This record gives sequence, structure tokens and C-alpha cells, in this order.
Amino acid sequence: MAGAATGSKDMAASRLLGVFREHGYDGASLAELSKATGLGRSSLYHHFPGGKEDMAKAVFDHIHEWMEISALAPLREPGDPAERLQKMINAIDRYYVGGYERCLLGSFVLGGSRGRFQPQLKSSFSGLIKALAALAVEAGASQEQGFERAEEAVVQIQGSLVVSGGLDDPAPFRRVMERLPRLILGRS
Amino acid sequence: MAGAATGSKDMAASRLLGVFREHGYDGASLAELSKATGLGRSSLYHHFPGGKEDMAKAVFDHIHEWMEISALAPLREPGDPAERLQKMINAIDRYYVGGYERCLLGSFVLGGSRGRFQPQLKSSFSGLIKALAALAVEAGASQEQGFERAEEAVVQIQGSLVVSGGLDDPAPFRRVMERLPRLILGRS
DNA sequence: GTCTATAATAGGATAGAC
DNA sequence: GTCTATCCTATTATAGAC
Repeated sequence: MAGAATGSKDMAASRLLGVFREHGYDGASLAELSKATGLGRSSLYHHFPGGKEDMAKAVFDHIHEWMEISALAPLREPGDPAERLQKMINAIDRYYVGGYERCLLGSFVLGGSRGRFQPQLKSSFSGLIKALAALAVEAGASQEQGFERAEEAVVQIQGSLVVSGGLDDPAPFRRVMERLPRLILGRS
Repeated sequence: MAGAATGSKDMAASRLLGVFREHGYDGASLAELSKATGLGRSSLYHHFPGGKEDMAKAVFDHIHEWMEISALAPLREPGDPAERLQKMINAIDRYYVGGYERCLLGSFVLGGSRGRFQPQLKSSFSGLIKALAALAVEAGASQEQGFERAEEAVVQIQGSLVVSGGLDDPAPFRRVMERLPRLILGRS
């Protein structure tokens, strides 16, 4: 049953994600994590003996699972590359609610907790880049071109979330979502 | 004498910047802010009666000043657009130490303190975009094209800092620095 | 597995002497 | 303008009953 977002622990991870997304790692207090999950402090420690750090780890697992199932799986299916890419773009767009929601990965990279979660961050970013690069190669790019396009795509997604947040305007994110197909598949 | 980074208050702001950059707003404790500036807690409150929030505001002023003098002023000088842009790119590259240092603006956008500093963030990002857009227009782009290129440039700078941080590899930032001239001035 | 209660500490902020 | 000492609160974390 690996994959479905069910089970109370996965449910909790989803709520915890919301809090970390909004407040960052350091800004997320146990009080809010408790309120968001509906679990008392002691229950949280029962499920996550390592405290906040364990909770964040569970959130990374949750995100990893989401990324594999919702974003990367379509890229690996058979069929038209453009259609498969669009599925992924739609998933990302929903995930960030059209640019109104922040990225937990970015938040953890730029916040004070980078060192603590560097392996998870590295794994997430490189997994995403690799999957996009493979699609670009399939669409006709060389290995090197494919990697460059994929890296630039992830750079633009992350950057647009920062800029949209800074300007308090989802338009930059939206514009990136629109130009992703040409960026990955080439200027056809 | 507006401009030179002298005076003990500006000196303090520079040290405070370092701490906020490394730990984020919530992660920066008074203990570290005190240690970094060499000022005791009470001295900090003497200079910044509003506490941490005042310190962050001073850091924003410091950044604003740096941006005007080191990054934007070259864009507005007379002379060859490509050379002026390169001056700005070099300033940014030094500022982020080739991709090894994080961006305070991005950190505040993605951290839990966005709401508190939204006006400063908005002003910084839109000032940067406007200045780059003007240069692009001067180099032959239409108003609309100029704005689009400038926005994409800021998106790529911010995104590359996130991705470089996540991968623990400055290469993505370096690659963005290299393609900025073509991005802003057009594919000539 | 969840709760109440409580410990232990770190954090932000202030008072008052110098 | 800086220091020592202190206060208050929020925060993380644990103990032990149910």
C-alpha cells in the first residue's frame, strides 16, 4: 500500500507540512504543530520521539512520496513527452496553489536549518533535475543540454516562488509555469 | 556622506546581516546578534529600541543602500550597456560569494517573517527588476520585453541561490551569472 | 495512544548603575 | 553608550496517570 496518502502518520505529516511551510523550521513551534495536527504535545512525541527534527524528517518523506507519485511518475510513463510534462506542471501548479504557497524545500535551504537536512534537500533537488533531464533527452536534447534545461527549470520554479512571494504577486510563478514546456522540450 | 558604509550603526547592520543571512529571522537569537556585533544585549536595545524587528529593518536599509550603490548605480551610468551590466553582475557575484552565501531577501520571503517585512521585500525586488528592465530597453528591447527579461533575471538569480544551496554546489548560481548578459541584452 | 502536569531552558526585553 | 542583573514569557521536552 506504499503510495496512498493514508494512515494517521501520513495524515499528520501533511498537517505538519502546512505549519513548516508557513513558519519555516525555526518559526514552527510545538504549540502550532500540536494545534494543526490535533495531537497533544505528548502524542506528538510518541509518534516523533526526536521532536521537531523527527517531524521535519517525516515531512520530507511525505514530500518525497508526493513528488514521486504526482510529479515524477507522469514523466516516466509512456506517451507524448509534452503531455506527460504538462501533467507534471499541473501537479506543481496545484501544489503551490498557483504561486500563493511557499516551498518548504526553499524555506529549509534559506533558513537556518539547511545543515540539518542537507541530504534530504540534495536528494529532492537532484531527483527532480534528473527526471526532467531524462524527459528533455527523450524530446531530442543531448545529455548535456537535457541536464542544463532541467537545472534551469528547477531554478526558475524556485526563483519564481521567491519573487512571487516577495512581490506578493503570483504572476512571476504563473509566467514560469507557462514557459516550462518550451524550456524543457526545446524551442520548437 | 550618504553612501559610504561607515559609522558604527552601519557597521552593526553589516554584522547583523551576517547573522540573519545564516540563521533566518526566527533562527537569529539575541545571543548571536550580540556576539556578532560585539554589543551586549542592552547596547543592542539602545541602538534598536524595537528589538529584533528594528535590527532587521536596519539590515534592510543597509541592503537597500548596498543595492543602490553597488548594483544599480552602474546600470544607470552612461556608457556601454554590456559593460555596465557586467559591473552589476560582478557586484552580485561578490555579494553572494560565488553562490556560497544565501540571500536574506529570499530567506525572509520563505521564512515565517514575510508579512512583517513585505513592504521592504516588495520594494527591493521591484527596484531591482525596474533597473534591469530599463537597461534591457536601452539595449533594444520593448518595454514589455524589457520587463519580462528583468523579471526572469531576478527569478533566475534567486532560484539559483536556492538550488545551489540545496545541492550544496555553487555551479547553478555560476551558470546563471554567465547567462545573465544574454538574457538581459537579448540573444545577439 | 492520548491526556494533564511539570520540568528545564532559552529567548526576548527591561531596569538601573556606571 | 555600555554593563550587570533580572524578569517574564514561550518553548522544548519529559513523567506518569489513564
